[in-house]
Amino acid sequence: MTIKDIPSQTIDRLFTYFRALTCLIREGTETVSSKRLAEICRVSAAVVRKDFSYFGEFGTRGVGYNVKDLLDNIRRILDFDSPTEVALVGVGNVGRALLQHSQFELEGFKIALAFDKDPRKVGHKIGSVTVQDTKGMGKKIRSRGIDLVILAVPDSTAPGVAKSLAKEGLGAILSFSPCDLAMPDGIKITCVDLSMEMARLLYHSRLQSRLAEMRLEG
Amino acid sequence: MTIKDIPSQTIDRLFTYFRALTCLIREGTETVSSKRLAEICRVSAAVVRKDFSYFGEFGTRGVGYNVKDLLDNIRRILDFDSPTEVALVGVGNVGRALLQHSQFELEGFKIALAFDKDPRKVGHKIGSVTVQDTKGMGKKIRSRGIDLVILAVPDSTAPGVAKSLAKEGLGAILSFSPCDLAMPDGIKITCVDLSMEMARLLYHSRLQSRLAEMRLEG
DNA sequence: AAGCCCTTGTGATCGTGTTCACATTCACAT
DNA sequence: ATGTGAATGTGAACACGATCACAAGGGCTT
Repeated sequence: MTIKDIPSQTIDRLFTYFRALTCLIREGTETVSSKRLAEICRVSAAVVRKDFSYFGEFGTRGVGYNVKDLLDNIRRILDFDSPTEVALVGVGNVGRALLQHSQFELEGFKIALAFDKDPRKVGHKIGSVTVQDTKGMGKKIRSRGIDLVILAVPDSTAPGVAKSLAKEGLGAILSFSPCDLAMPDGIKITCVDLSMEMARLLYHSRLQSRLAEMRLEG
Repeated sequence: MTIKDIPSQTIDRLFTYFRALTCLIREGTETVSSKRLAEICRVSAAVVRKDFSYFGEFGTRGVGYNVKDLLDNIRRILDFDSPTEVALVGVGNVGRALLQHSQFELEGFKIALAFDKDPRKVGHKIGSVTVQDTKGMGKKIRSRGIDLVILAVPDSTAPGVAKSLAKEGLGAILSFSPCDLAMPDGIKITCVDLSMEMARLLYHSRLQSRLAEMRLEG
C-alpha cells in the first residue's frame, strides 16, 4: 500500500474532514460517528469509513472516532505542520481584507509578506505586515522559505505575475483572478472564482427545485 | 438522453469552460481547439470533446470551436441568464471587499441587498448598496426574488443565520464560514474555505516536489 | 477538384472509486 | 460473565466516468 494506491479523492476529502473536526473540537465534541461526520461533510458514511481505512483503524466499534485523536492522525497523514507562512501579492480590496482577516492565524496560516506595485501603498502597515514593492519579490519570498503565494492583483496583470513567480521556482499559487489559464508544470495553481461558484450553486439549486416540482406533479 | 444521463462532473466542468471562454473572448480569441481549452481548464482534450458531445456538435472538424458560439451554447445549456441578483449578509472585512468588488457585475452578478446586525453599519452606503438591519431580511430577500445569499458573518453566528435562511425557503448559500455543517435538504450550500484550499495546494505541491526528487535520485 | 492536414465526435474499453452488506468488536448494563 | 446494541472495518460487486483510438468531415492549397 503506497501513496499511489490511495484514491486522490480520498486525500482531498481528508482536508474536509480536518476542517470539520476542528469545528467539532471548538464546540467541545469529543466523539463523532462516521454518520455524523458524513453529514457535516456532505458525503456518505461508507465513504468516511473507507477513507480512514486506507490509513489504519482510528475508530472504536460501537462508539465512533475520538475527535482529537482522529485530527492528530489526519494531521500526521497530511504532514500539516502549522503555522505556515505565505505571501500576498496585490493589496487591493481583496488583499486588504485578507490581511485584516485575523482568522488565518487560528487556522495555521500567516501572511508574512505583502507586495504591491502601487507606490502609494508601499510602506503602509496593514494588520501586522508592511507592504513592500513588487520589485525583487520572488527572491524575498523564496529566501524566507515560502512556498505559497496568494495572488490578488487585477485580472489583467495576473498571468504575468503568475508566470514570473513560476520561474522563481515557487510551489503553489492561490489566485483570485479567474483568467490565469495555463501554467508550466511544476507549479500548482488554484483559482478562487466566486462568480463561478455562485453560478454552480444556482444551477444545482434550481435543478433541485425543478425535480421536486416534478415529483409533486406526477 | 435526459439530464440524468449526463455525468454530474460534466455539468460542473461546463462552468469552468464557461469561465475560460469569457476570458478568451476578452482577449479577442475567436477560435479554440479542444486541446487548448483543455490546457486552460487543466483537463484532457478528450474530456473536453466528450463533455460537449453530450449536448450536440458545436465544433468544426479540422478547425475547433468558435468561442462565441460555444459560449452561447453553454449559456443556453446551463440556463444562465445574467444579470442575477444576490444578497449579502454580514458586512465585515470580507463583506465590504465583496461590495467594492465591482467585477461581479461584469460576471453577471449583482449584490442587490446587504444586511448587518451592527447598528453602526446599518444605513451606510457601500458601493451602490445601503446596508440594512438583519431584522426581517428573509422576507426582503424572498420578495425581491433572490435565491442566493452570500454569508460573510462571524463563524459563530453563521450556523444560526444559515438555518433561519433555510427556513425562509432560500435556495442556496455561499458561505465564508467553514464551520457551517449540516443543512436541511432543499438548500444548497458551498463553503469558500481559503485555509483549506491553501492546505490542499501545499500538500499537492510538496508531493509533486518529492516525486520529482525521487525520479532524479533513482 | 483532388488531396492533404487538422481536429472533431464517439463507440468500446479500461480503470478507479463508491456502494453494499455483514462480520467484527467494543462498551455497557444486568 | 454474558447478552445487547451500536458503529466500525472491509472484501466483493457495481457503477460511473475517463481514456483510447480511429473514422468522419471541414478547410486550404495547389
